[in-house]
Amino acid sequence: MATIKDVAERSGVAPSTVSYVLSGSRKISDETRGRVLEAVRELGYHPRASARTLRSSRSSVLALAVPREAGKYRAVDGRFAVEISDAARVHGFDVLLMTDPDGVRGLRRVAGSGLADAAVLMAVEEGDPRVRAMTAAGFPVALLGHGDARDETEVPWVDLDWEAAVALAVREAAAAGHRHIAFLSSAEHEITSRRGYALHGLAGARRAARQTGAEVTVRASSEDPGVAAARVRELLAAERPPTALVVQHLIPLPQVLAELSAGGVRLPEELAVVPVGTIPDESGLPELPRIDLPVSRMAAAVTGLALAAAEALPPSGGEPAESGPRHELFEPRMAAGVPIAPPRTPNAH
Amino acid sequence: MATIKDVAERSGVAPSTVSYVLSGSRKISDETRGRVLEAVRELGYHPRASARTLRSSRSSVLALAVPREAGKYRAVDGRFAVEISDAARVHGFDVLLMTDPDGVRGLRRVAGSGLADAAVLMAVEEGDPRVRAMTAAGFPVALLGHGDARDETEVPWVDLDWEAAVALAVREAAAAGHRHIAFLSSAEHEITSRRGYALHGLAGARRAARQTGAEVTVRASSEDPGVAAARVRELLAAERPPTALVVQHLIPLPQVLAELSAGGVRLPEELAVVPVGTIPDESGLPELPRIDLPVSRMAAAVTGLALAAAEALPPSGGEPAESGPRHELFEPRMAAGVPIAPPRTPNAH
DNA sequence: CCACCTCATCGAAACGATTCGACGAAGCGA
DNA sequence: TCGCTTCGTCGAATCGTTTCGATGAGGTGG
Repeated sequence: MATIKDVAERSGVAPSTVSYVLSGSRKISDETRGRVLEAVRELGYHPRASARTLRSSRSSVLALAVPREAGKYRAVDGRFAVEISDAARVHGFDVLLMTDPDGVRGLRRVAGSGLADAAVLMAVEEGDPRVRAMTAAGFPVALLGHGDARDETEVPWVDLDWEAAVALAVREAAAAGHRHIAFLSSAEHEITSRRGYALHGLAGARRAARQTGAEVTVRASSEDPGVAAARVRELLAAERPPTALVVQHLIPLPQVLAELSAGGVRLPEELAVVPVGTIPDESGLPELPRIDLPVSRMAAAVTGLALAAAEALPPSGGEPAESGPRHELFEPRMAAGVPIAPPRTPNAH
Repeated sequence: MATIKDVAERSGVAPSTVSYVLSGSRKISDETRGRVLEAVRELGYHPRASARTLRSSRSSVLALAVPREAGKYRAVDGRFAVEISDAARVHGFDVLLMTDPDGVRGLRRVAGSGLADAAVLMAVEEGDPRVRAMTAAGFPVALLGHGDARDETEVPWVDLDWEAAVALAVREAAAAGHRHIAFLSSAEHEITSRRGYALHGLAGARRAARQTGAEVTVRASSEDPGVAAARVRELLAAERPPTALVVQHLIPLPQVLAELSAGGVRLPEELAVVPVGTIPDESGLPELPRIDLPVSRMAAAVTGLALAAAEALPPSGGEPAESGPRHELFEPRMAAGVPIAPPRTPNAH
């Protein structure tokens, strides 16, 4: 493998000159530059990342902490990972995938060893130990999703506005003519442990109910898809059943749909189902009207925040620039393509 | 940030001694070792990855080339990425995510700069330029999936045995009593460009037809989900329609199911659908009998092959060990849980 | 008592880049 | 013609490890 010294010898200059040609940080005569660049091409020279990092203490690597509890994997995480990698490349950064179930240990190692300049933490939950560990270590991070607990206000984060998202779904259903709308919210344990997105979703449903005057029946979902499906069946068995169903908890959705279908419920004529927070392009679900996550934009934003935080540290360690920690809440939109079907017997107005 | 020198000073030894304590590559008295380890703990010392890599020219990083054509993203890729990261961690390796649409450029950069010691290439296609580029550069790689073209026989790879997988699906359907089975194979363009998995799938269907004596009707799928769905409708409109449908091309599956359902076809009573090659745990589809990809085992295998290839190079550059390039074809199994429903009016035997 | 060996530790030389100060050669005005 | 500035390039120090040979203390056998 060619080194900078080889390039220097072949082009008859000093190694430092080669470095200046490549970095452009000092003026070099056109003639010399030409010789050097030719030698670089002939030798297929690539600077060693390790030498560069050792000298400059900047790695141009962004660590990405993917949540990994008990071997579970959510499709949305993979999608975000790829999008964040794309966004990082635009800034000249590579992405290091961290899937350690003990996220704190992996992050500490990466931060301590200088493998990465900053980290994006995915799926942060209230009081997440990873956030504390990283801020304590003074390592630049940005959070993706669910981050608005008290100790997280000093750290930049990006999230979907879940309240607005659920409210939008309910309003759109109402606009399609539905007067009785069911809302399958987050799982019980997410509500009782007061996860931000769970509470926000509930608030959004209430708000939209007030605004539209539609009747909105709320049911908590469950970790067990069978239980969730049972709750939906219950709703439909009521005397005046809902004609639309807004779903925030996506995990049991396939089974809910399957059971409804098996139970003879015609979709969407008898029940218009509107999931909230799905991945665009490939949900694996039959096509439904839905509220999509703006994955690309959120990924670009959180990457930008993480890299900005990384830049803010090195120079003199002074105040982290004046822009301070930044937060970004994304407005939901309805996915284009499939409109919400009107109820079969609309309660006309 | 503490360096090895700080640790040495605090424990009253030379830096080299600290290094020997940490690496264990020379014997150090228990007393000295104790003092050093204490200093390490007190200072929270982590070796700089860059310095270590510079000196040893081993980075303990595995590059992972994720296919990324035209912004498309397949859920299965994310799943493999996470599993490969898990497998790499077991060997003390981190994973660098490469999502460059021009895979060759990104890989060249990583190989040339010494950012990684080896690479796993996902979704390799016949005559993939990435494979040529990496073997030309002498960079150790292992391939995941679809790799059995001629120039790829020298490179280790791992794949699902698609012929066996489709054959298994057909045999299981036949065993459930189905005598007329449809097979929705890969998309036309995959067949005409002779992709390995496409041809193998077709061969598997033919083989199972011979073995079971069942009638197997083959239809190519299409990139356009609407076209694929139309072909399935056509099949069902035949005089003697199939009672089971084996599907290799998963992309249009949601729409196919939706249209069947909308068209009044009762699943699985009128048509038992069996997808091949889905992701376990979270397909996003309603629960169907299916042939799953053994993602974890394939990820572990391909990771092992890539790291073995990396080890084989450094020492003297001699013959790449005696084990040579290795290939591993995985046997499919039916996912547990959902059996294939028998036909409504079984052609009893 | 001396030569020799083992054992634990040390010192110094890499690894390959970046970057600061220095330095010679021109160019310029006086 | 002399001193001063500008321009292009060089040399050397530095980043933090690993690892090879050296070194000195202590033990052993003849």
